[in-house]
Amino acid sequence: MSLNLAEVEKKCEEFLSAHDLKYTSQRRTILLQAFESKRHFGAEELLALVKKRDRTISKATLYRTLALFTEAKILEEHDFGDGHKSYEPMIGKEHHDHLICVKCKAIYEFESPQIEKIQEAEARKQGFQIITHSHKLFGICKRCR
Amino acid sequence: MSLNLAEVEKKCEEFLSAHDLKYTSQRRTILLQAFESKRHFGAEELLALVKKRDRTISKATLYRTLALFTEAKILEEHDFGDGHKSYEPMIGKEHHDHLICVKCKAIYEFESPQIEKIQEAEARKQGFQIITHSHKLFGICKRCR
DNA sequence: ATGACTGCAAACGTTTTGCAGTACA
DNA sequence: TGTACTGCAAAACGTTTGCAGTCAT
Repeated sequence: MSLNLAEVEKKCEEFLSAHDLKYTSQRRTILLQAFESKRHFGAEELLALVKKRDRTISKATLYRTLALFTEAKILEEHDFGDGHKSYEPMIGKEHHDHLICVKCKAIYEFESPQIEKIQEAEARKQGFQIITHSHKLFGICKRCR
Repeated sequence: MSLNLAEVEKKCEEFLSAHDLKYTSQRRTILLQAFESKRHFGAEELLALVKKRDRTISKATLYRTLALFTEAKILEEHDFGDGHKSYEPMIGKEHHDHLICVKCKAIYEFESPQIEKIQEAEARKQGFQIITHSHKLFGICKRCR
């Protein structure tokens, strides 16, 4: 993920100061590691990487920070059915949905304005106002077939 | 859920005997309670109801039975983001997706052959073979707006 | 008879929390 | 300076497992 990390930090600092929260060294370390990691990662996986940069960062802080960044929409939280939550850096990314390979666990992305339009109509049909949605396709990817 | 319980039992017995498994009194109690409960329920919630019929049924058996029935496609397992799995009786029901009200937690259903067709095309585009999918819309329902 | 099934209690893996001390704005 | 933040350890949560005994076929 080669994205302008300066911009990522700026976005994060903006959110924090707007909410009277602090940009601590732990939050910075976690933020940078998250945006340099692979696209999707779990908490323990990220913790291991973060600890290489700063071995004093605790599990508690990591989990608290993931929750905070999710609320800030810096990260997005997913459940790919692995028994733990997955996170995805979202700054500079558009909304998309996922294909999950049940064999190799690889995550692919797809995006369909057409589907979004239909699901919006389905919701409206029932007087339902969509806030978010989650659309996942589980199956076998190209490389595993 | 007023469905022919005799038919439900028959389906279940068929699956069990086809796999050399046994139709125990515990499995029967759980099956019947599942199909008489509300459409979507969690394990602990079902356990409480099941215990009213047979107080000796254990948590372990309940969880093992839910897993078994899910494999048999008697039940379907969902994650509505409540921190626990939800189950839905599927005998005599067609596939459908869900709308979840984030306020009152009510579950509504929708179904769109059109969406299924597009998602199939999106998957094919990436050489991906879909096995199952999960499509959930989170928002505010008619009654909560 | 025999293998599947059960209840019990303990273990599990992930995530959350209370607390006393630390550090950012 | 003061409140947000931290690490630690313990707890919490839903779920799973090992085991010794029981039951359906």
